[in-house]
Amino acid sequence: MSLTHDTIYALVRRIPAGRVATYGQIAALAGFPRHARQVGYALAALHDGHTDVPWHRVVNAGGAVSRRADPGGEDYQRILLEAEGVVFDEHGCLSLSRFQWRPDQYSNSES
DNA sequence: CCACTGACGAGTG
DNA sequence: GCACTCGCCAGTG
Repeated sequence: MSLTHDTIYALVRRIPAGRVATYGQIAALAGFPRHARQVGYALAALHDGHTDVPWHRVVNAGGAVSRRADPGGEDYQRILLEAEGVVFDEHGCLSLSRFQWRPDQYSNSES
């Protein structure tokens, strides 16, 4: 079993709009808690516009948007998230405590 | 098949 | 709060 791009994309697609997940979280959900990098590399290979993967819902552990290969992509990601209701603070980060996706949150109505 | 290439995370000083 | 180290592995040419 390996942490393939396909596995990563499948998990990213499960992130609901208005919620975000961290690279490490995706890796952990896939069963590879220390493979955060693989997640980033997988998303880097996406090339937005050619996939149905909501890559913009994936942020780093600090709740900030990571650098992309394409300059300006960071702003693009932020715009997409804000359009989904995610709010960024003055540091350019978002509140993971409020916007981080939690799979368990779905089985239990909790706000 | 080998070498190079990357959207990270947590810890230490 | 910043600079650095180590751990991690699938694509692509």
